[in-house]
Amino acid sequence: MAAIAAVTIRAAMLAVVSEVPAGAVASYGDVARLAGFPRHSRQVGVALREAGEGVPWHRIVNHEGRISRRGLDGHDDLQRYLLEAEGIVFDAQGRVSLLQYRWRAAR
DNA sequence: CAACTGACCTAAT
DNA sequence: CATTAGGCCAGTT
Repeated sequence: MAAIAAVTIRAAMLAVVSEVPAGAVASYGDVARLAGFPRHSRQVGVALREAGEGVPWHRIVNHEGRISRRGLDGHDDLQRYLLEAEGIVFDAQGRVSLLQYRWRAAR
């Protein structure tokens, strides 16, 4: 099945996501870059899909500030609900202000 | 081992 | 600002 190296990458992604404080969001590209994998933005999504409790997956949005779809039932609504519960405000276009909420820890 | 897929990003038009 | 095209790389078939 999955190789050990692959698990290492996903673990690094989840570690970075776990560092994201409440009330802040981060893009897939940012997480990948902070984890040490500048071009692995897509793998972040794979890692988040495998993520369980303890990993705030709902704080990860795409570079547009929108919630990426995954084809599952109502998960996009759930993510928005969780973000609003943390104080994140969505605009009329259903996007968050990256300039305001984007997590800037160690750029 | 080759081809397809994807919770993406950036640049060009 | 909307749309298109290219790139990028691991996971799955």
